Amino acid sequence: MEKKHAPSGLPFFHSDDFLRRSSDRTLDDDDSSDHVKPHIKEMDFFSTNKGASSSSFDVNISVVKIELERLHEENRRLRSTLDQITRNYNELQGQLFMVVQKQALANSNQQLKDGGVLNGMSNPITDPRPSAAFDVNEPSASDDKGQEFSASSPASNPMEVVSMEGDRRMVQIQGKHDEGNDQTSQSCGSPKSPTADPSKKEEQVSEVPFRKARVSVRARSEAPTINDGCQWRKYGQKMAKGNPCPRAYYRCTMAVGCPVRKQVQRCAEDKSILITTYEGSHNHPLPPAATAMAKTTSAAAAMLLSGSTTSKDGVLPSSAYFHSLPYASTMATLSSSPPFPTITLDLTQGPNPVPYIRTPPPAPTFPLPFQGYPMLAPSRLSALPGMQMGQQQRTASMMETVTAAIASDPNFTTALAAAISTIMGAPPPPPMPSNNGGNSSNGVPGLPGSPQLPQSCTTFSTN
DNA sequence: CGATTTTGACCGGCGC
DNA sequence: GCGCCGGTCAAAATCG
Repeated sequence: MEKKHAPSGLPFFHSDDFLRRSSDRTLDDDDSSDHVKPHIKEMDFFSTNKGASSSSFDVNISVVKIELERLHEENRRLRSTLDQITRNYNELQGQLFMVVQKQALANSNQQLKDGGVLNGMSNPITDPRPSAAFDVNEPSASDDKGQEFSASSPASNPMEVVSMEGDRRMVQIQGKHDEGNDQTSQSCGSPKSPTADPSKKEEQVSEVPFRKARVSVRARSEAPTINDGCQWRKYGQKMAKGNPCPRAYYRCTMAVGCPVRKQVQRCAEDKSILITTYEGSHNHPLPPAATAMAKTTSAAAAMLLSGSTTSKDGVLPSSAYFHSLPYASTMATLSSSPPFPTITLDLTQGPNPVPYIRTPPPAPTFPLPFQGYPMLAPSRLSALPGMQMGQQQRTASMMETVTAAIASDPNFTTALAAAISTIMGAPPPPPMPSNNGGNSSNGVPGLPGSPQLPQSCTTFSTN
């Protein structure tokens, strides 16, 4: 089902294809270097220039100019092609994601029907296998929610219930608890919590398992946290080692027992950057505003997970790829570190900082421009494995970001347009080694858009 | 008065 | 076994 349909009418190119084409073209040029080889000529020009006559110099100049024009023209064409490809690709990725989710949902439902799943699930908790985090991949799916919901409410729009694959199981368990069924199993779930409060138990139980995939969002924001459409309650704050800024812990309060949590921390090196790390999947329907974010994180998580799966198959995991290109992937990075694989979406990158993205002083939180942004991640990441990611990815993600941002907040249109034009119109910003190492310690979700040092985000705290 | 935040204590995992 | 550290709990304080 993957890539089931390419947009008809529009030629669909896989990123790889595109790159290949580009490289092919380059090769061709090289091959035909005898005739036209811009770069070489330029070199010739200089060498010639050094010891030579003015006439040859003029000739070279005109030749170079022509070449330059030709290259510009070609560049324009390539850009438009890239643009088209990007759109097609993203569209396809989105479709793929939807299909995968549906499939997962179907699998989940099947399991539920079989009946053994839930029962078996109650125990997994008891036996918190570390490796479980990666099991997620198996049935595929991202649907904890799907399962859970399908059981109680058939159909709740899958899309509104976001789930991160890793949680699948836990969510189900939780669902049971919510229904009030089994507290017994719960007790076993939490080895240590003497707590008598059932609700607490639920949380505890779900806790461990839930932490599987994490989605971290880096964005510039002056607000204490980003407004992602959900309601959160702060349940703790701690000073994290290596970062003067405290890390805040929030839990979703839109539904009783919702396992979703997030950590927010400012970047030690750049306090204007907020790093928000989401964990778990919502066990309830989400409002439109929150849906975007949820989808994003869900998609990112799915991507992450699929990456793990892929690795199993022997394919180079995207995460590995990312690691190999520390600065190349400014928009999204993966970390499959042991405890919890984490994917980081860096919305701070860009050639230039995008001021408007910053939260207005008065407002404690700001609209999430990046809602839906994350959706990109999956597509981008999945596309990456095996190919170079660079401008294309950035471009793709940018495009999506823009779309999402516009949809969620018109005010960002301008800013996003600027950011896009910057990216599209200019070569990818040189990977600036950023300072902040991104230790995951900073966390603040921010607005997407602001440019920043790429790599910093690369760090995922994987745990 | 209920909801949320603050903040110190507690717990478990991990490295030495 | 011990200490460090991240994460969570829960009582008290604060807010609306």
